[in-house]
Amino acid sequence: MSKKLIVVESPTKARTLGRFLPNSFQILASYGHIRDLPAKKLGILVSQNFQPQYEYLEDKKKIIDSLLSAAREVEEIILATDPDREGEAIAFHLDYLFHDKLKKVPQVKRITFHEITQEAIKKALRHPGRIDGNLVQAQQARRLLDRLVGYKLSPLLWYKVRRGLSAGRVQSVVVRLIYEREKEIQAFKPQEYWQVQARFLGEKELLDKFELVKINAGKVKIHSKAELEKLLKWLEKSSYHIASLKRQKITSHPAPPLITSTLQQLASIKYGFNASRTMRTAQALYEKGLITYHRTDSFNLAELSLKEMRQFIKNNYGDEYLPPRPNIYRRKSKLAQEAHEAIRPTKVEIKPQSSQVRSLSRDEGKIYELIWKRSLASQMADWQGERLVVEIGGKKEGNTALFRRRGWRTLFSGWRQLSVSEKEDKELPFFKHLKEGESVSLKKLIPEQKFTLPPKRYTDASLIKKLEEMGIGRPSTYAPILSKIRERRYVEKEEKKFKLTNLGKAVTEFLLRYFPKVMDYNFTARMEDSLDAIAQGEKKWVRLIADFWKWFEPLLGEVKTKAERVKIEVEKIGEKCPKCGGELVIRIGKYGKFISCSNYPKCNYTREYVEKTGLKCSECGGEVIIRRTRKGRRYYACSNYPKCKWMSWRKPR
DNA sequence: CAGTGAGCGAGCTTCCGCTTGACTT
Repeated sequence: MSKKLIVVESPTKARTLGRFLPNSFQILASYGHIRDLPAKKLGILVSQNFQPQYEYLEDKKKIIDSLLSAAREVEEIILATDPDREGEAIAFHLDYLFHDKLKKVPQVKRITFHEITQEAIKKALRHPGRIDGNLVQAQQARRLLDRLVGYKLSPLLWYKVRRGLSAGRVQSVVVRLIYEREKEIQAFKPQEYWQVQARFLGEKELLDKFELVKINAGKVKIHSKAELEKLLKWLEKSSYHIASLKRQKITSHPAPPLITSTLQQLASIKYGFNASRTMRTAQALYEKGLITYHRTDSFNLAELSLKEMRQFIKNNYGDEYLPPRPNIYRRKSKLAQEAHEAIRPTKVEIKPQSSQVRSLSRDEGKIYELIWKRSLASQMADWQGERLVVEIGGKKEGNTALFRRRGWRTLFSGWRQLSVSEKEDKELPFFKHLKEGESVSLKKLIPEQKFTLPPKRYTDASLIKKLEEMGIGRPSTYAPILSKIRERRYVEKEEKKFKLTNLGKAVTEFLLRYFPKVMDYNFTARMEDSLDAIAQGEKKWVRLIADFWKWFEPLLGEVKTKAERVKIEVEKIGEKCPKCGGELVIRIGKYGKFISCSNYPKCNYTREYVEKTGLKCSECGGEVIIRRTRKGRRYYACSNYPKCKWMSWRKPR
């Protein structure tokens, strides 16, 4: 009997495949890429048509060995990596490996499938194909472009700003977003305005919380207390009636099932989880076989799973909760590579309240519940309700005013039965007895002073949302990118929000000034268009790289010779230097903030920057201070370090 | 659970995207 070897990326995918295939198939995982550009050097022979110098990855040695020894025992190798750009490239390098290292190479075939079911796999095995060279070239173009940008710009930063810094197609643009937001916040000037609410009494009902929306048929603009008082004078004396009463039937569709980006957003908003914590938790659920793959940008649900969900909905909620056909969701962007399904429970019968889920960790239970609810809700019937808009008009000596309140109520709960919306929304009053034209009496006017608010700093949720909209980064990189920009000290987190540091400001302004094309928000989008053309066979990968290099390389040289060294702004702490009497300032180093003299390098006084907590160390009675890890995470330690080694992640009591 | 703090000073730092284990404070 001839044995066959199948190679996929992940061990979990291998295990799943194993369930559908006879023992004559051996299934192994490559654990992602096995061959890549070298880490320690550029690895691109620019003068030889940008020829890449790939190497086997050091940390994949053991896996490569096991792939090779398995390959020696079989007559056929089947590459079943994901059906997307990166998956195709992994297949290509696996093929290369076997031809490179084996004396006798078995036949190598390539298969792809979009869902792991017996049928899909059998079908794929019946129709094996070849590695798509164009798709591999598109991946190579992406890889080399990123390498050139990253490994050429970073050293320039070492030279012009500080050693150890980095720049890249993705990370630099992410920092730019935070930079631009910071600028908007700096430029913002709050405007005073007043809102007026009113309470009326109708014939049968108290009509509360009506908001003033129009004055003399125009927008409400009250910018001072004086204006307000003038207005209140006649509002108080006006006569009021129900000006309009509109009832309307409305429906709402369920949201699509979760994908990496939306899971990260939802967990951040609902539970305050950062992207890494969410992914770590999802990974655990995935390995326990409870959910499908968690790094995906596809809304697809496997056909079999749709059937199970529909049965479950019918059995547990009733026929009226089941739409006539399954709900289908499509991505707006064409960037999605659709290699996987949406994130869903593998078995819909395992409810969040089940004992199996309750035995999980707290985090796992929470993430599972989000995934379970959103998947199932996505396949339920529309919510149906009724909307009411009530307007109350007032009149006094030629002046008119209009107050408004909206209400809604549920007629049929539909998918909202399982709603995991970001905010709990409550039904609003429906004022059943009102009639149009009915006169009402004013009980009270409640003015409130307000100020316009500056734009909000990004959170994990809002930043990931933005990146996805812009098509920057991939499901597997959202979380690592957010960690990286903190690790580099370009940004810091304050109350779960991203705040730009002076270092981030200096680097971003440098890059914006000299490399605006790379910092352009459309740089990635344009690259993706070119990659599509390469994948379609309409463009050669060398063309893309050469076109880029043509303007990038001379610019690099010019900036290196002409640009001045960048000065990083510092923050004064209002204290004099004990050595030279100069101003003491806060600077940002590799390990975070430290205090130094503004006369550096003439005066080299430095001191640690510590945040005090006012607490005493339980071991030696010293002071407890807040330090930060390399990655910017806070932890508590004793100020007597290294004499006292006490430290803790959590705030001591 | 997250992936830490110093000492010399010479050599090193860096990208994005695909995948999981390292092994203790």
